[in-house]
Amino acid sequence: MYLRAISFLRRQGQDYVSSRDLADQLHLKSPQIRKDFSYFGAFGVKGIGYRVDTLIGRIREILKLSGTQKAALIGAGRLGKALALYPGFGLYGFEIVEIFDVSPKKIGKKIGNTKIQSIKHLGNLEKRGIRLAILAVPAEAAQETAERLVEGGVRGILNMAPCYITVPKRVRVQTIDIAMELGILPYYV
Amino acid sequence: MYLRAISFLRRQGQDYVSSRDLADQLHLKSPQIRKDFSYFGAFGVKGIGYRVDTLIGRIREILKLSGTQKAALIGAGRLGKALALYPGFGLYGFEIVEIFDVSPKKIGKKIGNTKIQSIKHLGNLEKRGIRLAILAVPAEAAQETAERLVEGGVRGILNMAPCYITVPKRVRVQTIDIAMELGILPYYV
DNA sequence: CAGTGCTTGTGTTCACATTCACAAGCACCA
DNA sequence: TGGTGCTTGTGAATGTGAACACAAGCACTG
Repeated sequence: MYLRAISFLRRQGQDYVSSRDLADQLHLKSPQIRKDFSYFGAFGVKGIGYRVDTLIGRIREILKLSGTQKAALIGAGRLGKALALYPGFGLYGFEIVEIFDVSPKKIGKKIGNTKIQSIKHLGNLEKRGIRLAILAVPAEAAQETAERLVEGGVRGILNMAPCYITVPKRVRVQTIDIAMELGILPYYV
Repeated sequence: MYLRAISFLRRQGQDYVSSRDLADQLHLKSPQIRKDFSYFGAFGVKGIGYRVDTLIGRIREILKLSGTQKAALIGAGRLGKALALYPGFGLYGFEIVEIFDVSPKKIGKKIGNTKIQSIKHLGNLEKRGIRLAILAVPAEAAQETAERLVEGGVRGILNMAPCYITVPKRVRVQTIDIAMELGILPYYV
């Protein structure tokens, strides 16, 4: 969250930012931000604020986002296609290098510059330098596909299906349930 | 989250569920679940568990998800199209009844059964019974579009753009930043 | 109908994150 | 060079949510 906000400031040409400014923008209190940044290792300047470049570098370092991260996309449906061509991954240095699907009709076709492969070729992702996967398959297929990803050596899964998936402890899953997020809104409205 | 998990159990024909079973499935501790359900108003049966139908009804009631909720979709790009046809909204009773876009090339065309309208016709959403909007426009346009939605009487916005948007207090925003969720993974991997 | 096994509901404890408050420090200015 | 204004970094106070432990209660069995 900080990385996104501060990258935005850099694009606007800002060199320094104070905890107060960031707090206002992110709807947080300023001591919260100073505490967090102090955990990162202190590098603010009293009277001035934090240097934007330093912050971005440090946060990327902590999140292990330095350099480019290769990712695989599983599922070339409507959502998968949208994700394959989504420009927002660039900010974090992600690149979708392989796309998989079950449907014979889709296999062999291209999305952007990437050819859709059969899901049978999921093995050995690790040896191809891929540790992350985006799972954009129907909920019914999510668990099974996740297991094949784990076999293939994937260490992190971004699950777009509206269900929990169970994986070994060494694998991290982050689930985005779009409908659920929408479902939160009526309560407050 | 509970609603999703318990709806799944109902589809499987399960009548009762214990806090322990739910805890295992959701990777939570059982007292957590009992505490939450007790806040909803106690209706479990000792020795048996909670009645699935009762739970679903009560949670839907609390979240104000009873009946059907109309929603507007703004942005008919790749992501917008995927969302318009996304089947997952049904579980929560959502229905996307109107779609808007700026591009003259898209206006007039249909996604599914819904015609794409010009973004100029955003006003009066409230009078058409629409209180929720899904914002699937580029980050640069998100703030401006959100303001027009608020003018149109929208009370809740699901923001798919990777940025914060500022709205009056009476309006609730829920942001999904897909790339950011992916950005969390390398830290743990 | 007493005993057993399982489950709820909740008072208490515990851990942790947020917020407050303030000393310390930098920059700018007269 | 001393004064002013702003900002950081952090110990202490506060608030909050999760975990524990256990009494109470239901169902089934012999």
